[in-house]
Amino acid sequence: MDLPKHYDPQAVEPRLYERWERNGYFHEDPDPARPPFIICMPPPNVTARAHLGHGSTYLPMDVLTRYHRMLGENADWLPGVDHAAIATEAVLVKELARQGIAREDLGRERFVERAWEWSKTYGGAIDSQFRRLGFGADWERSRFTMDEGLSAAVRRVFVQLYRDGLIYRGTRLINWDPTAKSTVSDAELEHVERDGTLWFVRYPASSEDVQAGFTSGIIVATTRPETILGDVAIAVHPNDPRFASLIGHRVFVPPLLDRTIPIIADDAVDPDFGTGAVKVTPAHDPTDYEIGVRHGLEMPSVIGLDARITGADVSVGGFAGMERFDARAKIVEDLRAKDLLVDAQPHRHAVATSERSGDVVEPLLSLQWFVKAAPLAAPALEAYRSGRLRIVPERYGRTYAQWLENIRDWNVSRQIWWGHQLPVWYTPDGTEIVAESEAEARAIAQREHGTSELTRDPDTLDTWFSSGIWPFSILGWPASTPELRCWYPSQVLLTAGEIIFLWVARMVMLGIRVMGEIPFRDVVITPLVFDAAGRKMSKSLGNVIDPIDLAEKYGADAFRLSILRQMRLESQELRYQESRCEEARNFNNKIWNATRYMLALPEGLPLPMTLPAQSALTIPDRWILTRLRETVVRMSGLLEGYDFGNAAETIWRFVWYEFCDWYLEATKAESNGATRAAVLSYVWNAAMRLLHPIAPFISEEVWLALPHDGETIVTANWPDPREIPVFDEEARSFVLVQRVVERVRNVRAEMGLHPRDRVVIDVPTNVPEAITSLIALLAGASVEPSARRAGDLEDALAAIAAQAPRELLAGRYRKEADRLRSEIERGEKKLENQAFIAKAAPDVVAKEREKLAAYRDEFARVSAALEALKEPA
RNA sequence: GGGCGGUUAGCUCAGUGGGAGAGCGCUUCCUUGACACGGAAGAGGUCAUAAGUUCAAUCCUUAUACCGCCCACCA
Repeated sequence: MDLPKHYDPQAVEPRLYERWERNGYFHEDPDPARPPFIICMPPPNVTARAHLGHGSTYLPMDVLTRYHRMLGENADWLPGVDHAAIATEAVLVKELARQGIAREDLGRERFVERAWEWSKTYGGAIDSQFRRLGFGADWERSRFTMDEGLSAAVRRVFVQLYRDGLIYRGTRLINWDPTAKSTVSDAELEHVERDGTLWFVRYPASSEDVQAGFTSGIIVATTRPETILGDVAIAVHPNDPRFASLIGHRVFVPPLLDRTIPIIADDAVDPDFGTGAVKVTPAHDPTDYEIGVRHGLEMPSVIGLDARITGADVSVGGFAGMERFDARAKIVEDLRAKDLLVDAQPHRHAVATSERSGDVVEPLLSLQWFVKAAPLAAPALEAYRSGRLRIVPERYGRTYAQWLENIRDWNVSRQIWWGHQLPVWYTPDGTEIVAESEAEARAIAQREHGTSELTRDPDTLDTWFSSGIWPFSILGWPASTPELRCWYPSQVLLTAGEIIFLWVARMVMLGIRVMGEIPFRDVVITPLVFDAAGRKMSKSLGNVIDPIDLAEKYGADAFRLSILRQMRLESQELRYQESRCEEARNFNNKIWNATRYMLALPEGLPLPMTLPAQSALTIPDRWILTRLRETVVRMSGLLEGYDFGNAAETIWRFVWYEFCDWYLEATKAESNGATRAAVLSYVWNAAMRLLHPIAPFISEEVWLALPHDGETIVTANWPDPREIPVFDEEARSFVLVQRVVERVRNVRAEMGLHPRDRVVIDVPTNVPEAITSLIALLAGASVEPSARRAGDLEDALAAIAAQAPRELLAGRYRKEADRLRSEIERGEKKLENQAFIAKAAPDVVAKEREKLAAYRDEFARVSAALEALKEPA
């Protein structure tokens, strides 16, 4: 066997992945005979590239799927891609702009054609990146949210919800993104803290009120003076004594002063903010809109879809046509000129911006389509409260619940072209007809309205509408496919916390509504990835790390280990350090070299299925087998509990610090020759299977290089702990041996001895030969039976009479004795404390006594050793 | 403004009501029959601060400070 000294992931990983995929190891068909384990991959945007965040959310999906596949379950990871309406359209519009073409010049049909072309050419690039990272998704089943089947499912759900009265069209205040030229839903807003100004504006009293004695007018504070043009009232709190007498009076709207508005009372006003009086602009502010509805006020729009001032509903003087922020400046200027600006204070406040474009969102009135949220939210909330839907970590459940409790209707129509066009048609008189196809719409129009002249609604659906039905649409719904019957609902959804509302809650709502059942049992929220300094990764900061680069540099396995080992169940962030990749690469190299060593053993490795007769097993054999079994049990528990960090850490420690550092070294003794090959083969094979979900490539490469049964580790069985023998007593002995060996090494290091210098250890006579020789091997020492003492290993620990200078050893023993003395004092003080004896749990007291006894024992041994040093050699 | 999380070794983070841990980094030694992408030994911490509960607090409670996340219609 002539393996290179360094493991080379670049030579291994692409080759293995190609083989896995070619042989269909990731592909599954529904099999009702086995328990299903299905994960629906959150479809990445068609525009997306792999980033570190995929490490923390997608990697665990791969780990779980691989683990459950090895358990023999009907496991499948269902991938796909999202058409990402606004994001994709933005990319295309930008590209067209570079060629000097506007979207409208191209026309809808050609634009959509281009979008398809684009998504086929550049889209889905992330799939090959995912493959490079070793993601074992069932690519044959990959779906696209715009493909034919999914589009049909979208239309079916829309029509169904409409007919059930859960989708309606209406004029409501919506969020308008002037850059994207489309509405965005509440969940897609980002409130950004910005420094602004709070302007105090005087609204002069109306002429008749001046005659009536009310002359001062009223002062209000605003951050958005441009909306003054659309004011229809001034609101004050009903219980505010300052304004009680003013209610019902009228004031002029500045700066034009060409109309008057009433002063009204409304509970929504906070008397402590600003002047306690607020201007009401129902067409451009959510709170004002509600006040407007309550008081039956007019709702004139003054800002149009182009983000410019419009005078369509109300006179706006010379401001008509001005851009909104220019208008703001001009109005402030005018107010000042007319002496209506009382004050201007710096003011930090949250501004609603569009998550996608970053532009300041303009609330405005518009005729749009909405999903009625309350009836859908109630069962989704109930599913969580009853415990049928479990959210991990638990605290995110409260976030989920809170959102559903305060949910508002969901605006689903978008004014862009790339996406699912609404299945809505209008007759010439404007009657809406909702149907799954144009033919169906025509039939309805003909039958019910006697017309065949229809115009289709140009709007498209919010991207999250199609992703909201993802868990069943990809299984073939509405057809009753075997996939749908076996694989819905799925077992677990893993996702980032930022889309609990956008995606998770909506899948639950739509899943319950359409399928009658929640789409998944567990929701696992994974941490966000930041740089080592805790900053978000961003291009402008220049701290973005590309996982593909890491995979090229260190290997995909190393990247996976670097992320997984850092994951903590309760943590909401993961501070990533590239040095973790280096560590992991070293770990892989360690595995590689341990394998090289085993394969070079003269006796050769047997197949791993059977162990030697128990009587033949050495103490190290028994220890490593015991540890293997404990590791299997622990790994399984951690993976079931979604604790990926500790799972990765567990196998890491087992492989490196137990198997390589101790067991492998222990097998270098001649006396182990009889059993070691069999035990090595057995344990290493199992260790590779435990490692496989986490580091699939190296585990496969090693597994294939070792004697093995089967064609791939991908479908090999997860080790069964019941088949692994346990030897608790010998395992404990080995731990003692480790302690003795460490003690000897320590003394040796302090003496500055060269490894080739042997030291003599004086071991009590009744320690078995098997153990003394083991100590001799691992400590690089000669072991001599003590003529003076009988005793056990514990005694040996305290009596390492090495060839050390007496002063050095004596110093060491004194230090040890000091430590023990303080421990003994602490214990004695505790046990003398009557309150402790009386009130502490009995087992705690007992344990404390045991500890004290042990310390006294050890103290005696150390003292004896110290005494012995004084005797002549 | 409301809710939530964090504060433990230089860095990134585990952890537990009763003896402070890991990895990296650092210091020293070592090419010993796989591995220097390695092995061995070691230094390094008033567990953010204050009060409280308890026989006992790094751990539980409360408050404070700082960092972060989410939500939100104080214009």
